[in-house]
This record gives sequence, structure tokens and C-alpha cells, in this order.
Amino acid sequence: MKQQLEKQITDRRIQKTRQGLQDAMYALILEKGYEAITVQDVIDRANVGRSTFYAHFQDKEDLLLSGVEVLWKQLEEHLLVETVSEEDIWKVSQSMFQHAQSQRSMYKALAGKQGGNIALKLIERNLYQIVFRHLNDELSKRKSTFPSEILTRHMISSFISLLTWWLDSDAPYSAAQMNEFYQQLIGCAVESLLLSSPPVTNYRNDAGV
Amino acid sequence: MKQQLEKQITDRRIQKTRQGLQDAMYALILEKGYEAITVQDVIDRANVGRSTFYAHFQDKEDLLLSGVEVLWKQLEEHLLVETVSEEDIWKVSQSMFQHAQSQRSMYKALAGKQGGNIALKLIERNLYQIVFRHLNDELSKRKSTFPSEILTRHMISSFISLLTWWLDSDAPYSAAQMNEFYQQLIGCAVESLLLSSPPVTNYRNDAGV
Amino acid sequence: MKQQLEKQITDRRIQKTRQGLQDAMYALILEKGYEAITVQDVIDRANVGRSTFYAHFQDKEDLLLSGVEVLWKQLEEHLLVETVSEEDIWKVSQSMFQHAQSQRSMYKALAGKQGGNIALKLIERNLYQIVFRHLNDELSKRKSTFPSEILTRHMISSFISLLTWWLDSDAPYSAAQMNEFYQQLIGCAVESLLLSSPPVTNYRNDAGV
Amino acid sequence: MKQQLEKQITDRRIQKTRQGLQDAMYALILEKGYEAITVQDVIDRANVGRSTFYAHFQDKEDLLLSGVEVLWKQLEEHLLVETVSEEDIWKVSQSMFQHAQSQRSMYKALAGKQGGNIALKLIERNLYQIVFRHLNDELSKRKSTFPSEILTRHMISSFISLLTWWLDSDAPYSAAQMNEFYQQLIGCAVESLLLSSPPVTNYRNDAGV
DNA sequence: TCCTAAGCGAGACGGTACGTCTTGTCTTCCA
DNA sequence: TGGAAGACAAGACGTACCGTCTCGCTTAGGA
Repeated sequence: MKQQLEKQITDRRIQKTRQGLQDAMYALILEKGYEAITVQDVIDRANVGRSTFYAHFQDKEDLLLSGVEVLWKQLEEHLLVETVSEEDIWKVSQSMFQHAQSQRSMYKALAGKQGGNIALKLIERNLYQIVFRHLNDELSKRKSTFPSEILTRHMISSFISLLTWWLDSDAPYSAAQMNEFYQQLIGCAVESLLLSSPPVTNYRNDAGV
Repeated sequence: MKQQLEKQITDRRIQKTRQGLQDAMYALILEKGYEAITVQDVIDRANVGRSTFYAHFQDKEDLLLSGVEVLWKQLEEHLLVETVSEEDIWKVSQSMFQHAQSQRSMYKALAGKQGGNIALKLIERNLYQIVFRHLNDELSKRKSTFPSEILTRHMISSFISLLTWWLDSDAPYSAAQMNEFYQQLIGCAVESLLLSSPPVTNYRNDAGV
Repeated sequence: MKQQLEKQITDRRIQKTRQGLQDAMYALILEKGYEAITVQDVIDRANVGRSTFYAHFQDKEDLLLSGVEVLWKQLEEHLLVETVSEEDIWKVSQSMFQHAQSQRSMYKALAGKQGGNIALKLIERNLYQIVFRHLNDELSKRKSTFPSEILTRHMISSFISLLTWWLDSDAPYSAAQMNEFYQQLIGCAVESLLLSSPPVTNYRNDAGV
Repeated sequence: MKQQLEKQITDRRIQKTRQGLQDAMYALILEKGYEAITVQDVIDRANVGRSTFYAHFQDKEDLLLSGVEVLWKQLEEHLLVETVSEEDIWKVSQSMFQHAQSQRSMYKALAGKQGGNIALKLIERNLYQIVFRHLNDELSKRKSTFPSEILTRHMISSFISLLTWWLDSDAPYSAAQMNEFYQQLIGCAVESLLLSSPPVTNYRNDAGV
């Protein structure tokens, strides 16, 4: 008990330093792009010693990716609050668009074109895990021979492409509209591969906002 | 006339050096990945002096991208030979799959996951130019309000995603089969947005915000 | 009264910590040499917190030199017990050889080649004070023009050189023997400069410039 | 022949860089003392890149010691010119005093109290080699039981002590005078240990300047 | 056949960023 | 309240690449 308390308080100090470094990183990414950033830049911005940086993160990539974890945890909470199950693809995508809308600058830093592709690659991989499991089941249930990796990659890459365009172009579309676009682009293929018998409009009814 | 001849012969020597550097680059990419490569690695492999490298290319990125140009010229010739017009999207995509099949190792170096994303980004941009012009026309002809950038990016990102997966996974599909998959994933959306005449505004009703 | 008692007890505690740090230092010097030692090494060895170290000593040099003071006090007591006056140079030197013999490991740490030169420099300076005053008097009494700094430095450096060699080489000579050597090396010069009455100016004739 | 020429020219460039670094080092030693100097200080002063420094010297100690080599070579030449044999101790010492006089600032940097003890230790070791061999022979010829290490160390440490004092104190004595002092301090002991039978004044006759 | 200008290899160089290490200060808790 | 634990700012270290440069050699065309 005592040890835990002590640890927590120490953690608070540590957490503050980590947060400071992450914030400095986000700000710098939006200013000059991930690649151009130097460890020195980050620690100057965060008012932190060099060794402190390396006590917390292996290198600037590690710092960047630590941000993805934060974002990912927030997203999971978001999904929980909205009581979205992983099965319902359209709700998941909509939740991500919403989350991106509410955390715009963080998303821009991590997933925008300034953010380097490393963070994006991790997000892609995370999404892949979730979607692949689901699609693989569905396709095998229907004895489809269509390679599930391809379908998964298609859905993910299209989603990512849409998301990054939205973040970078400052296009005046709402999260809901973006999700609508996504459905229009993807839905038809998903239908034809997964939902041969049920009514075509099925997924559309769910997409009401 | 004389000057041109001299230039050509000199060019032959120069060309040999450039080629050597490009070849070294490809080999090294397949060995250890683009990011990990050092200028020193390249010039050691190509048996070339450091200054020679910088006489021909600005940096290793420049060398990499010079390869994309080569590839792109080959592709254009390929399209000419097959008498493919840019309008016919499916034939263009099929030609690219074919070309990738015939130049597999070069494609792997430039577009595979070892190749860094820089070359891929350039290919993407090139494709975007071609496809966007075409789609924008078609959509405006039909008075569709669907953003043509989004549709273009969707088509390109899906194609790239498919292509890189094919190159990296050594999946036993032919170029024709890959194009078949591509059509299955994309075709339906393209059709509904381009080929149907009336219901273009349909999605707007659902997307009320 | 209570306060005083309490103070004493506290002092005892403090003394213990200081002692622990000094002991750790000596041990480490003999193991790896003074230069290579880190403050971290010392506090790990002494089982002491970093801040504790800096509460007692300014830096590792301060800690080392604090040891010289201890050694110096012991030496003074030694001289008192043996009732040696500072005037009798040979007895002073013999006393130091004896003391070094009895406190061999401490001397090795402070004056040996492992101990860095800082401690040695301090010892040299201390000896210089004592010897210089004496020699300066004697030389001026005899109206000698021989620079007393030079003579002092000669005596000290020869003594130090002998002492450190003895400590480092584990040569099987007793303190008495070492002092005998010292007299043989130094005595003749001291005699000719101090004990002979007339021919002080003798060397000047040869030193024509 | 061609290869040698090429090498020489390259060497000239390299030599210039090395020289620049050494000069910067000497200047900085005289300004702030060896210990306080940073590699960065040196390369800033010498207008040299960091990697260049490390291409030539392992660390600042290596740079310092490389200076001793230079000094040593100069000294050897000096001895050659003056046709001094190693046997004649007094001439060797006089030559060193003379050399120090002519290269005062270099000696101050390397052997003065600003120079750290590293260079001095090396000089001491070099001298030790020369003197020890000679003295050891002489002592064993005479079947003396006096330890030759001790005598050697005595002579060297006294010489060094005299030299450094001279360099640091700016005392107004000439090289010849310094050597006279040295003889007065050392000569008597050397005599009594080496020259038992011959006339005592023997060495004095040789020391005429 | 010799000459000469360009391409070239070799690699020294100035510079920048890296990740590591040590120092001395500081804060927080415990006994 | 003093000491233990250890996070922290500061900054030097030695390494790794970069892109520029200087230097002779080779070499292939025009004299």
C-alpha cells in the first residue's frame, strides 16, 4: 500500500515529464514535420535535460509511438462509452472519425503528412488486427475464396487514406459525412463479398447519425 | 553535330556510373532496407568515389527517385505498346500489374516495404495526376457532388495497397488475378458513382448533420 | 544538557557516514585508481544516497583530501609522541616513513600512483610549508644566495619520490632503511649548503654565464 | 616514386591539421589549464570539425602526448647538434634546460603546472629510461648495493622539480644557472655513490659553460 | 602520336546529431 | 530532521553520416 502510494506520487512527476516531451513533440511536428525534428529540438522545447529524454524514451521514434498508445487508449475508452462493438465496422470507423475530430491536432501530428509514416503504420497495423479477425470469420462462414488479407488491407488503406486527407486538407466535412463517404466507397464491395442474401440497404440503416 | 556525338560518348561513361549506383542501391534495398542504407554503403558497393556519387545525385533519395523515373518511362512505353488509353482505368491497372510482374525485383525495391515510402509516394502522386483528371471530368459531367479527390485517393490507395501486398507477400496470384481483385473491390463504387445516372444525390439524405 | 547529548549522538552518526564514504573511497582507489572512480561508485559502495554524499563533501576531490587531513592529524600526533621537533629534518622524514609503514594501505591510496596526484600535491604543499620556513632561516643566517625555494623543492620532491616508490613497489626496505637512503641522497647537498661556514659563494665561480 | 610524392602531399595537409590542433591545445592550456579544456574548445580554436579531431587523436590526452613526442624529437636533434652523448649527464640536463629556454611556451604548456601531470609523467618516464640504463651500469661496475631505481628516481624527480619551478615561477635564471643549481643539489650524492676514488672536483671541471 | 579536358577514385575535412555518461541540484518520502 | 532514493538539467564525450572539397589518375577525343 505505502509502496504503491509512493510510486504513484513519483509517477506523477515522471508523468509530467513524459507529457511535456510528448506535447513538445506534437507542437514541433506541426511546425516543421517529424523527420526534421532533432532530439535537441524536443528537449529544448520541453525544458528537459538530454539524459532525461533518454531515460524516458529510446529515441524520437519511441516518443512518437508512445503518443499512438495514448491515442489508442483514448479511442478504446471512446468506443466503450459509445458502446460500440468491434463487429460493427461502420460504427468503429465513425467513432474514429469522431475521435479524430475532437483530438484534431493530436491526430494531425500523428496521422497527418507531417507526422512521418511511422505512427500511421502503427495505427494501420492496430486496425488491421481488429478488422482482419472479423472479416476472416465472415468470409470463411460464407465459404468465400476471396483472400481476406486483401479485403482487410483494402478497407484499412481506404479508411487511412480518407482520414489523412481529411486531416491534412482541412476539408469542411463532419465526421459523420466522412463516414458516409467511407461507406459509399467501401460498402458496395463489402456487401457483395459478405452479404449476398440480405437486403442491400441493411448497413445504411445503421449509419444514421 | 560533333558536340552531340562527343556528348553521347561521354554520356555512355556517365550512364555506366549512374547505372552502377542505381544497381547498387536496388541490391542494398533488398538486403537491408532503404532507411538503413548509407551513402558509404552505396559507393562501396558500386566501387565509386564519394565525390562521384554527389556529382550524379543530390543524395540517396535523389538516387532512389531517379529509379522511379526509369520505371515510369518503361511503364509509359508498356502502355504505348499495349495501346492502352488512360481512360480505360482497368486496363491501366492491369498494365501496371503486368509490368510489376515482369520487373518484380525493381518494383520490390521501389514499392515494397523495404523501399521506404518515398518512391511509393512519388508513384502515388504520378498516378493521382492521371486518375484525378479523368475522374474529375466524369463526375462533373454527371453533376455529382461527391468530392473527386476522395474518389481518386480511394482508387489509388487501394491499388497501391494491393500492389505492395502482392510484391511483399509473394502471393501466388497472376497480374490478371490481381486486377480481378482490384475490380471487385473498386468497381462497384466506381459504377455507383459514375455509371448510374440518377441517384447521385442519394447519400446526402442519410448524411444529415 | 539533553541538547548537547543529542548533538553528540548526531555527530557520531554523521561521523559514521563520513567514515563510510572515506573507506569506500580508499577501497575503490586501490581497486581501480582515483581517476576512474565515479561518485556513483562511491555511494553504491558506501550504501549512501547521492544527496548524502553531497551533504558531506563538495565532490570526490574533497572527499579524497579530507582523508589527507585525517592522515595529517595522525602524523602530527605521531611526531608529538616521538617528541620530534620540526627542526630535525632527518627525524621528521623518518617519522613519516614510519607512519607510512604503519598505515600502509591508507598511504597507498593517498600517495600511491593509484591515488591521483591531488592528494600528493597537498601533502607536498604541507611539507613545503614546514621545510621552507626552516631552510629559509638557515640559509639567510649563513647569508647564502642559494634560492631557498629550490633547495626546499629539491628535498621535498626527492622525499616524495622515494616515498611513492617505496609504497608502490613493495620494496622490502624498512622505514629506517628508507630514511638512510634519503640521507645519502640529500645529506651531502644539505651539508654543503648549510653546515659549511665559508664556501657558500663557491658555486658562483663556476656558474659564469 | 609517384606514390611517395602523393603520400607526402597528403601528409602535408594532414600535418597542417595536426599542427593546428596541437597549437590550439598549447594556447588553451596556457589560458585555462589542461583539465578545464574541452574537445569542443580545441576544435573551435583550431577551426576543425569534431570528427577530424577524432580522426587524428583518440582524445585530448592523446593530443597532449603527441606534443611530447614532437618535443622529444626536437630535443634529440638538439642533443645531436650539440654532440652530447647520453653518458654525460650534466650535458644532457643542460641541453634540456637550454631547449626549454628556447621553447619556453611549449614547455610551459607540457611541463608547467597548467599542463596536467600526464605530459610530465611521460617526460619523466622517458628520462628514466635513459638515466637508469646508465646509472645501473655504473653502480654495478662499482659493485654498489645502492638501489639504482632510487638513485635514478632521485635524479629525475629533482630535475623535474627544478624544471617545472623554473617554468612556472619565471625566475630570472639562465639555463646554465639552472644546471649549476642542479649539479649542486645532485652532484655530491652522485659523486659519493659513483666516483669514490677519483677527485671530487672531476665533474665540476666538465661543467664549464 | 601527343594533348588536354572531363570523369573519376580516394579520402580529408567541417559540421550536425546521435545516444551515453557523469556531475551536482532538487524533491519526496521514511525512520 | 537527516538520510535514502532517485528524477532531473546540464553538458562533454566519442561515433556515425553527411555533403563539400582537393588531389592526382585515367581516358578518350581532337590537335
